[in-house]
Amino acid sequence: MSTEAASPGERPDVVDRIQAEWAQAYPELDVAPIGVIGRIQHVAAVAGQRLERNLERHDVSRSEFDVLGALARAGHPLRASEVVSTTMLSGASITKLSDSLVRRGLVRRGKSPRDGRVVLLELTAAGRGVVDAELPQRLADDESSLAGLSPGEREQLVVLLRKVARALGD
Amino acid sequence: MSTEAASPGERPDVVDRIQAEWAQAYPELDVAPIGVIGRIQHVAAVAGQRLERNLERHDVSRSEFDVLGALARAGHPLRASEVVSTTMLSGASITKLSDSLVRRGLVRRGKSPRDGRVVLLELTAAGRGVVDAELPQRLADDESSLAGLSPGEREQLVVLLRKVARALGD
DNA sequence: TACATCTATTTTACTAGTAAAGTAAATATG
DNA sequence: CATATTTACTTTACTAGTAAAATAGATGTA
Repeated sequence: MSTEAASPGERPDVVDRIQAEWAQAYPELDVAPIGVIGRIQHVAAVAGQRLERNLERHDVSRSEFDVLGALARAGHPLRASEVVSTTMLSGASITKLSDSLVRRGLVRRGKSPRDGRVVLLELTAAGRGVVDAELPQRLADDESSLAGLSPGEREQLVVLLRKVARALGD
Repeated sequence: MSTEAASPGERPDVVDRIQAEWAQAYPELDVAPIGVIGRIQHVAAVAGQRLERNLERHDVSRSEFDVLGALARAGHPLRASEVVSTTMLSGASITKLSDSLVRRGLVRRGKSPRDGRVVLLELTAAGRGVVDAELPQRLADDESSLAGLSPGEREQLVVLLRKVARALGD
């Protein structure tokens, strides 16, 4: 009963099963942290898959949407290097992704008049259209995965995740 | 003030900044769900990077460790297809990964005597050694990212994540 | 038994992403 | 004002992962 992963009254899920298996294979270790961090990773993976499925409708990959989103949030042209630093993608990836987005008319590539090395990336009207259409869908999906949580619980979840992020070295 | 992403008294983090930018670009939308789901994804990404960095010491990728871990948890040979279903990896990937793990002496590949189509994968002593060495390190890392949370908070975090996982369709 | 169908895995052909080398523009230094 | 260094991006060469086709063994059906 002390090796029980699931809370009383909850039916065990995938993460509970994995945690229980680890506990059985390594009885001398405290595998409880897997129930938390592993669960965060599992939820993120499933939510990410759903996002990618939705983006298929617009023929845009998740990485491409990351680029479009960075430009949409900025509301003005960004340097390629600025897009790198807001997306977790490499410089080489930004070059390739923007190539493809430019070819498809979603992004415009310009040169800085101040500095001939820098590339400025900017949303076209079509690119903004993709974000305009996709963002509400994404928010609705995210909202639906929070449907079972009260406003207080959502707030509490953010507080707890913020602490984890802090410990991970934000 | 109603557009404030961070809780009072908390200094804003990356996710707060992204959320605030979305809110400014799309004032008519409620972007609060991003503060939760986006934060889950961000924490997962950072924890995943740390895991991969640690695994480098054993010259094992994250996917390879997923395979080794599945076999270690089972404690007995698994069919290739069973490894597929516990890892989120494709069958083609399991073939390639096990090729490489067999070549490196961490996994043994056998055939089922019952059914000539099925491949049985099993940890070698060296393979178990990698898991034995890596798991405590991983647990310690996960534990350290939970350092700021009391036992009650950890429990609460699991309860909340479990609800999200449930809504995502476990 | 013969043959169509189903199942488990592997192979092939491809895409996404990256590190490191390459290019070109800007800045610093003597 | 040369020219060495640094910076910003692109190109190249490579790796990881996958979907779909191929292979081969098992099973159903007449």
